[in-house]
This record gives sequence, structure tokens and C-alpha cells, in this order.
Amino acid sequence: MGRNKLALKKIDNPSRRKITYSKRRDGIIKKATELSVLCDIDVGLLIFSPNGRLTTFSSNGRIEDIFLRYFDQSNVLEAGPIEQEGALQEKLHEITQKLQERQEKMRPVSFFFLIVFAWSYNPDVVNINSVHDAIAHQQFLNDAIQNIEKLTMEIFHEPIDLQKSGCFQVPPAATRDAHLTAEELVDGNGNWNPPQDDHQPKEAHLPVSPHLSLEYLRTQKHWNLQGRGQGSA
Amino acid sequence: MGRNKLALKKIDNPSRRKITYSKRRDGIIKKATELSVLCDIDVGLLIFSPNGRLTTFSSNGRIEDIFLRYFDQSNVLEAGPIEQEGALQEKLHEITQKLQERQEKMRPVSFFFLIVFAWSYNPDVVNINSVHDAIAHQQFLNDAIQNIEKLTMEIFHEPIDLQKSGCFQVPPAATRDAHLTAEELVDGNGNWNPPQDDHQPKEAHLPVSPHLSLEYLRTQKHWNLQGRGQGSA
DNA sequence: TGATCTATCGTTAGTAG
DNA sequence: GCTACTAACGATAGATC
Repeated sequence: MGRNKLALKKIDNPSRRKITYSKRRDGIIKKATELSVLCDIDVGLLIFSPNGRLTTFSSNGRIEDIFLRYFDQSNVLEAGPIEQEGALQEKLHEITQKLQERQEKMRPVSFFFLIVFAWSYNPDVVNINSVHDAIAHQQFLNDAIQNIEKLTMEIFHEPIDLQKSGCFQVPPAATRDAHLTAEELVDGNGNWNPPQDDHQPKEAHLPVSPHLSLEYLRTQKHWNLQGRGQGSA
Repeated sequence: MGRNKLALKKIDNPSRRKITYSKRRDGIIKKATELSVLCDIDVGLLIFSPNGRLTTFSSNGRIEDIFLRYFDQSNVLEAGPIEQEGALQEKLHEITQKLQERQEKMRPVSFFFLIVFAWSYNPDVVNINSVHDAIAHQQFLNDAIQNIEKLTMEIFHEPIDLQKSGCFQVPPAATRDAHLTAEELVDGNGNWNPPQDDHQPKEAHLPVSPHLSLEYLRTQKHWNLQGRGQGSA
């Protein structure tokens, strides 16, 4: 199209690239508009410009509404897969550290959300097996709750410098009683052990972790340029 | 384009609508591909077909990576605004109830995430004032932690029927000790009250709630068809 | 029968300069 | 903006399931 064809590769000349960006961004937004109106459907679009500036399009309400619908559909089932212990912990720790290093002015809830999101997303899960075991499932749930709690504790115990940007320094969080792991609550035979007063705090772990079900992926079309998608071309 | 022009309105004929959908979906994905390659940028695209089927495009990795980048940019600051008590509680309750009614096969973590997301998103916040008060902030954090925990408890105490789809019925969660509200932990003078054994469970509340900063919105372009966006046309 | 591809054709709208 | 040029796509027909 246009006076002459463009090769499908990055435009070297920065100013030309920006011009092309503007034109095509507007074009694709128009297309998205038309598609959503003509077919009466939800469309969401996220574009990060060469300068890192974000342009968002959503056919209906906010882009977050589209996200919600996405996650709503992603709630697909299979039994919880087994995750090698520790890996998830490390990942979370890495994220929290990175965020703390940046000392970004972050709103606590967004921060908290990011953790939970990164955790539930957990893209690096491979070599996992399905286990239909209610006990394990319960372990997972308990550990999940405690892990989030624990993480939040750890995070907000550290002073995040929010004062510089009109926010506050987060004071030390409250002492909490919930530091039992499911391992302590369920014995080797799967029997329930109510918490005792003489327990010792212990590292929680996540024996089970989420991933998208294969069946779900098969019913959906996912495209991306790195060939990691599941789409039927 | 095409043999003759289409009016920019919903296509009445369902089969024609689907055909148009397919073509234009492929077209817009091609455009998104070209845009991301030519300009070397991240692009994410979410399309829900007339049948509710989801098509996803992401220029780089998974669509969730684009989400993460979005939320990363969205973590903008202002002091936490005051939220009228109760409204958020109601909203969360509504969501949990709706989800329970549907009895959908949901993965616990996704479910949990959805709650946290809906909570941190909270689009209905209006008429809020900024308050620079560390105590209130701490209350908020404590309440936040406890609310999520409490909700998770409430949710998973209820048997969610996951068995029909190869999943399990979630057994009653462990007895937890963390049902104190910040109100109980911090007295009227802002002093810290460690938990006592004779406390009574009580409804937690959220005095503070997140929203996107206006300044952030001003620096970004948001488009949508309902005129609620912030974009400069 | 209805849905979903494929192919072809001709018009026009996206876009490079 | 403008202009030139071509690729997106509406219509239609035929194939497959």
C-alpha cells in the first residue's frame, strides 16, 4: 500500500518509524472500532508506542473490563498441577525485590495486585502432572492464602518510600497468627490436624500451582509473533 | 471497500456478520503484526467473536505479558482516596455470589485473582478526597490483607462444585485466627492493640480505596466507543 | 441445514511518500 | 494536508464436515 511497498521489518529511520506508527495506530483503531460495531463484539487493544507511551482501545467500557472478561474465560479447569517447590517462591521474591529496588511510587493495592497477578499467571510452569487429590487441593488453598499473607507481610514490613510522592511510608504490619502450612495441618495420612499452640513458624510452600488448561487453549485462538501461541493459522 | 460499502452499524444477517468477523479479525491481526514489527513495539489485542469465542494477539510473549506492562504503567500515585464504607464490601459480595451461583468450573487461584482484581480495579469510585494519614493507611493495608483472607475463607468454605469437571469439591478451609479488623487492632488514638484471645469476629471495612490518577490518564491515550475514554482525538 | 473454509473478483480505503 | 497505488474486504460460488 502507499507509494511503494514496505518490507515487513523494523523501520530504521526513527522519524519515518514514528510517522508510520501514528498512521497505522490510527488505522488499526479505526479497524477495531469497525469490527466491534459491525459484529457487535468486544474488542480490546493495547499499543505501546516507540517512546513507550500507551494507547488503549476498548469497544466497551474500560480496557480493564476486557481484561476481566478475558480472565473470566480463562477460569478453566483441570486438576491442579504439581509445581516443583521453591521455584514459585523464588519468582515472587524476585518480583518483590525488583519492585523494591525501583522504589517506585506505587499504590499498595496495585502492588499487592501485581504480586497476586504474577503469581497466578506464573508463565514458567512446565513438566507438570495433574493430581486429583482433594487433600492436595486443600493444601494448595491453605498455602495460597498463607503465601499471599506472608508475602504481603514481608513486603509491607519493608519501608516502601511512598512519602516523596505524596504517599506515606508503610508502617510495620500487624503481627499475624497465620503462619501454619498445610503440611502442618494435614498429616501424612491425610487426616486433619487442628492447629496447636506449640507449633513453630515454618516456611510455607506451594505444592500445586495454576496453569491454563490445554483443553481451553485448544478452544481458543492465540496469536503471537514468537510462535508460542496456540492459534490455528 | 469490497464490492460495496457497509454502513457502520451492526450487520443484521448473522451469517454475513460471521463472515465479516472472520475476515476483519484476520485483517486486524495482520495489521497488528505489521505495526508491531515495523515500529518494533508491543501490541496486544483481545477479540471476542459473536459466539463469545476469544481470539488473542500479542506481539511479544503472551497476552498476559502485555497486561503486566499495562499494570506496570498504571501503578501511578496519588494519596489513597477515601471510599465510603460498605460500597466496596457490597461489590465484592455481589461478585462472589454471582460466581457461586454460576457454579462455574473455576480454578481457585483464578477465582481468587478475580476477586483481588475486581477489588483493586473498583471502577465506581467517585467523590473521593485525598488523606495523608499514615494510620489510616495502615488500617487500609491491614484491612486489605484481612479482607482478602476473609473473603477467601468465606468463598472456599462454601462448597464450589468442581467435581463435575474433573475437579474437586473444595473442602472446608482451615480454621484461621486472622479475623480481626484494623479497627480492632488500632484504637481511636492510633495506638496499636495486639490481638486478644477473647475478641469477637467482626465485619472488616475498607476506609481507603484505589483509583487511577488523573495525571496518569492525561499522559495516556484511551479510546473507547462509549466516549468514556481520555484520548485526544 | 447450517457452519466453516477456500477461491476468485472487483471496489475502495489505508497508507508511503 | 495531498496523491498514487495496492491490499483489505464484500459478494458470490463451490467444497467439506
